Amino acid sequence: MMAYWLLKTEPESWGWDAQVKSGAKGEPWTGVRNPIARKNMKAMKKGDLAFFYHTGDEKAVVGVVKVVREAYPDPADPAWTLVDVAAVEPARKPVTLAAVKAEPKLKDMTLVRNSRLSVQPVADAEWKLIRKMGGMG
DNA sequence: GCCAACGTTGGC
DNA sequence: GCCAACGTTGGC
Repeated sequence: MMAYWLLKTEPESWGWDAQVKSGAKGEPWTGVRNPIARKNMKAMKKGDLAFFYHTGDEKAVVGVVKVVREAYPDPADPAWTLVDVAAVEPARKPVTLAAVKAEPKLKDMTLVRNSRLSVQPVADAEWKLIRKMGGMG
């Protein structure tokens, strides 16, 4: 069963363009230091898809990535976990946080409910709707 | 720049 | 083990 996720990042430190440049081989998703986020990363399976979300000024889903390597210890600190993700496709139209909040069907999204969690699960229905809103897939 | 929400730390 | 104090995140 494929699962869906949402990964948050500050575009100044690691943004969509950088993700695209890293290619199909993918890149470690580093810096997660939250136990719930770690638990979510450990639940990811190869082939799972995730929204790539820019925090800061943009606050929008800007693309989709896929998990290309499942959870493994962070070499910088083995108590923590990394997965590798690779860019799949950009959003034709970024789906802003404002748009998500304006959509009643998305009011229970973790993005809305717990804005601080950097690695979140996304429900199937939420996934489909946001993909549609962003002109993806 | 502020502050709400959330996590962590450390004294007890 | 509790909880007050503090630090961080991220939206506004």
